[in-house]
Amino acid sequence: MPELPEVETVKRSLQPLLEGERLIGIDVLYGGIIKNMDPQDFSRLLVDRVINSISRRGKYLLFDLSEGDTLVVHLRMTGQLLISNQEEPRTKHTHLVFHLSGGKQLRFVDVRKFGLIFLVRSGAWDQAGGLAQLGPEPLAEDFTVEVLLGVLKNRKGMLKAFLLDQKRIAGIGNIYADEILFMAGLLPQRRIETLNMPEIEALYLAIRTKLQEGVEYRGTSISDYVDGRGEKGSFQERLQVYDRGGKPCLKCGTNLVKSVVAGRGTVSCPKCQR
DNA sequence: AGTCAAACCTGGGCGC
DNA sequence: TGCGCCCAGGTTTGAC
Repeated sequence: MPELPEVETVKRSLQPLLEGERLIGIDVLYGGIIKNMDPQDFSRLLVDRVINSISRRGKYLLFDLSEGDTLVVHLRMTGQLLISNQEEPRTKHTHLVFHLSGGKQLRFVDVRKFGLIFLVRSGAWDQAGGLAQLGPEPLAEDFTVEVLLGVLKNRKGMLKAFLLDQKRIAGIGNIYADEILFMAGLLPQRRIETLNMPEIEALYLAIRTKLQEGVEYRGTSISDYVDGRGEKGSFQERLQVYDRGGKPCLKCGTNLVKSVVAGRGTVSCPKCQR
């Protein structure tokens, strides 16, 4: 389940291997992943382009290409971008293969076929799914308590739904939402409009801390997630609540409660979170 | 504006 | 061992 820390880790693992590489051919094995054009146009447009740089916005990866286009990739739940040698056999669920000038390949693998790929003119982000509507980048330097206060203003509803809404804050998914709420001592179903200033400050600190930790430990490898070299992260070893429903809270020993909030499996501590 | 459910897709875990 | 069933999850879409 790639969220901000996982996508950031994929980006960092791909950068040294891909920046400056030229795309010399593309095999489309499953065209459904390409969302804004047909596979023939996609392949034709990409051939001979150079990958100038790779960046991240929320859970989206942006490959800035020569001649002013950007390849936008969203991994959704099970998508993987992997660097492989030509001779390595293709694993099942390999949907796209980019042949690189250096001799290696970039492969897009996705068991559930939920991943999204767009090829757009750089800057035309409105043509790349939800990319143009993303809220602020929570690990950016300019994401301050005031910015959080601004996006919370006049909003109502459950705190977890807010954290998961990419239009409010970019990059938080189900795992980090639960971890953030536990650290902040706030219940997932807590209503935004009832938060006081110290609680908003705690929420701010938890957002920054948990996402930073996630990046530091190179992401959470619960099911499929690996970086561009196929390496797992280790944040799953540090999870406090996610996937621990019914087990004792690591702070107070109370059994953690599993529920559904905002349509998502959710775990929280009834004693530590209010 | 918020809330909820359905849809997309497949593999893993469960009970029998 | 094998079958059927349900669940997980990010995001969009549509209904209320």
